[in-house]
Amino acid sequence: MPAAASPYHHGDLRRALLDAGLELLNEGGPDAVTMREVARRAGVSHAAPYHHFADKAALIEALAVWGFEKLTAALERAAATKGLDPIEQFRRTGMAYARFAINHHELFRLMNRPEMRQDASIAEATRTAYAVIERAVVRCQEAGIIAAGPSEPYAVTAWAAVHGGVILALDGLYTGSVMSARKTEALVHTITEVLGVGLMAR
Amino acid sequence: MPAAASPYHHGDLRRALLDAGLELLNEGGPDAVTMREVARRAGVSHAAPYHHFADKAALIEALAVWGFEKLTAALERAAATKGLDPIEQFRRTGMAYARFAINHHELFRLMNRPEMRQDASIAEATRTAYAVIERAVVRCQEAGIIAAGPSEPYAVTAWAAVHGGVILALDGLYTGSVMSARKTEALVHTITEVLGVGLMAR
DNA sequence: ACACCGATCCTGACAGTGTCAAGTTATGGC
DNA sequence: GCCATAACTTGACACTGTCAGGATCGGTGT
Repeated sequence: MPAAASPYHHGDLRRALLDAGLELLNEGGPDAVTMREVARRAGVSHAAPYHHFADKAALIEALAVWGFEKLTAALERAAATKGLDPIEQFRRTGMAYARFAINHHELFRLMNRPEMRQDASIAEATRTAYAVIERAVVRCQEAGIIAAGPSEPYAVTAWAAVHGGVILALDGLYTGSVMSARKTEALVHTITEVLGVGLMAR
Repeated sequence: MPAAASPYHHGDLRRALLDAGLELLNEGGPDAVTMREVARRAGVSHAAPYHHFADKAALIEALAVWGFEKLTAALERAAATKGLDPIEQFRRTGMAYARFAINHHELFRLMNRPEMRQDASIAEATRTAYAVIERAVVRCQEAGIIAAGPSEPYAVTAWAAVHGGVILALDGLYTGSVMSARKTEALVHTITEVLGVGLMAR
């Protein structure tokens, strides 16, 4: 068994480093997650992390991958709620997206960094997340609620609006300071409402 | 007169530092703009910048302020084009927003950082920018193109959609890698079209 | 004309960072 | 039980932001 008390071989350093990284991220933003502090919190020497992550970037990428997995799971859970008309299901998916961003604010911002696009698994996870949105649009089209034709324009617009709304709120662009979780949720709710009404075929 | 050849007193160091900062930002992203390198490019010692900026953060804030001024100017220019139906004017404003983000990619990202919200002039500039959008919505409402009532929900949704679209494209979330200027513009064009049709009162 | 004062700039230093190279120690497979 | 190898440590280097203490210049008052 992996003994946790061993002073030399940690047992599961990789996990411990990621945990510490996430902790630091939530405490003090991305600049606070530093290779040496992460090591310190895990109780190892300052160079130990390099046996598990090639880079500081690699550590951060691993955090982002983890985040995308959680996001995708949350989206799929929301999109799968049965017994609702498609447009409501669509809106719930959007709200799940927003809620994830709210509850994992710093991580969400990290995931969206352009330098994260390198990693293949991240790109894959992003595509998966988008696919969930697009599927929700297609369902609406099949039900005749949204105009037929290519689903992409509607899906991107919806994604952009929700994503943008969350960012405007959480980065403080809208009100001048970081918006509270409740207000952010209300804002995105409004956005999905306007979108829902606006996109419906007349 | 301010002699530019003086080896000691620079003449307009502040401007030179900002120029260097912008250069570095465009060359290598935000991490590349470093206090010492900025000083190096301006041809002064590594501590000289501290006579013009209290902080590294202050330097970056100054860059963001400059960016917001340019943004607001561009938006107002677009919103003021006469002889167009209000909805077209509305879309042009959105496109101007997108074009600014495309042409000043790194700066745009900098401006949106949450830590920028501290600065009062930045908050002011953000409000001004949003006001331009809202005014465009009101004009559409007055023309009976968008349903009457509070303009805010429509304005935020539009802002969010355009802002989000630009970010999805420029940060590479949509296609897996940073999107080209032309494609980004096309994407936002699509978004404004969907929005334009969607928001029109039936 | 001249002294002087404040703004501007420089040098040197400190703590902290990412990262590599070279040793040390424990663990799993034979 | 041995030993290759993975996990970890120590020490170093170059770089960063930032401060303290001097050096130098430009304009102001007399």
